Amino acid sequence: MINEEILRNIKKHISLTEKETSFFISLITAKSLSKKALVLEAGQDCRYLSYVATGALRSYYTDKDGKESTIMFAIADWWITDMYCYLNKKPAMMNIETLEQSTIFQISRTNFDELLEKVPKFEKFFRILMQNAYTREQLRVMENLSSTAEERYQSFLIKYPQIVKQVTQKQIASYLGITPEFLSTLRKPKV
Amino acid sequence: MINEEILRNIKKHISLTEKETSFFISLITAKSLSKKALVLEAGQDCRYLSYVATGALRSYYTDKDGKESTIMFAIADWWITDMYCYLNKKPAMMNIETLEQSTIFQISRTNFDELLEKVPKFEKFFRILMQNAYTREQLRVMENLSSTAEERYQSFLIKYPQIVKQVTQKQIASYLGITPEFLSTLRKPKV
DNA sequence: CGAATTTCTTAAGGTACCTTAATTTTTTTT
DNA sequence: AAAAAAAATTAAGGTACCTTAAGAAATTCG
Repeated sequence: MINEEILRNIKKHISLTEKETSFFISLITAKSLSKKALVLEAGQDCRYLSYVATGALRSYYTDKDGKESTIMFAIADWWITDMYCYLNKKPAMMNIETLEQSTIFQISRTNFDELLEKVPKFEKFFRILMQNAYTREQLRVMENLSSTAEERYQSFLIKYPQIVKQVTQKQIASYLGITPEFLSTLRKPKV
Repeated sequence: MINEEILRNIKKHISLTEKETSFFISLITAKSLSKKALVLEAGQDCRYLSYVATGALRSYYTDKDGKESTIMFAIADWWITDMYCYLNKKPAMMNIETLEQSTIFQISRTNFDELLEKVPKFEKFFRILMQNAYTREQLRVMENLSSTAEERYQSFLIKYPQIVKQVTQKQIASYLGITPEFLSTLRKPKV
């Protein structure tokens, strides 16, 4: 059964009784999505937090000039949403799209609140999830401030080898904050 | 009593019984620090999470060339540490220093673990703390990727007016990822 | 208070990365 | 398998931001 994946993800950090497990399952919805499907559109209410079972998603921000900046990639076993807007009921700032055919599980904000209230154990799970997300972003800020584009690219290759296989260079460039043209010159063997 | 501050901070998100309150108080230590005191040194074990009661602290990363990047500022009512290293028992990557005479409360990693275990309510508190920290960092990444230095500076002035009063331009520049010289040209009225 | 230190400013020359545009390669769609 | 679309490469010219350096202003400290 495909639910296995998401349950294993949760049981990495907390253990659940059968009752809690089935309650959790009752709060999530599975979705099968084709490539290039828009999971969240900027300006809309961000109602869902998504867990990626298979495939790959990308969240990105489009600025006033139409330039896209990739905020994050989410491949199998990652969670993704526009967290600020999901939690604070603000219109989404980001878009989220599938990069390939994907299967995801979603939990609505309402069900998320209910889950935390009825099974406080999930506070711990999400505390750890947020903690990991926070430290990951902080490290990214640190690297962005202190390294050159070339160093950041090399570091990305080492840190996310699986993502590298699933996304285009154009998307990696927009995650690193450089143009695809410049990334191309970085990749070019020197001499 | 000076404890009031930190308790009010916690009670914004969870309510505590008297017993829980005194248990929490027993786990924290107050420290009074003069200006330019080193609260954490890169390479050392990051044993404490600090709450700033009064004053101002700054965490920063020093790269191989000696260039400093400010990771965050913490003024009154903020929490600060090298979170990744605190949680994962890794040697600190960052330094943390006071920018003025400050009073802080610290909780050691051991006591932090004990607190979460004995008073699970704190899972919720730290879930929210991490959640806010995560969304703040993600927004910063988004801005860093999509805005010019001038836009980021203006946004900083609006977002953190109190911090602006307590830190130097050199420190703001290193938070924005630019040189103080360039920040100076940005500030100069244009004709 | 005065001396020392640090911060801020200004300016000239330099570089990492961008823009535009054209070509090639790869992927997607029919 | 052909046609269309998207991604990747290459290159020339441009700009945002950096480096170095020196003087002015502000802050710290004896």
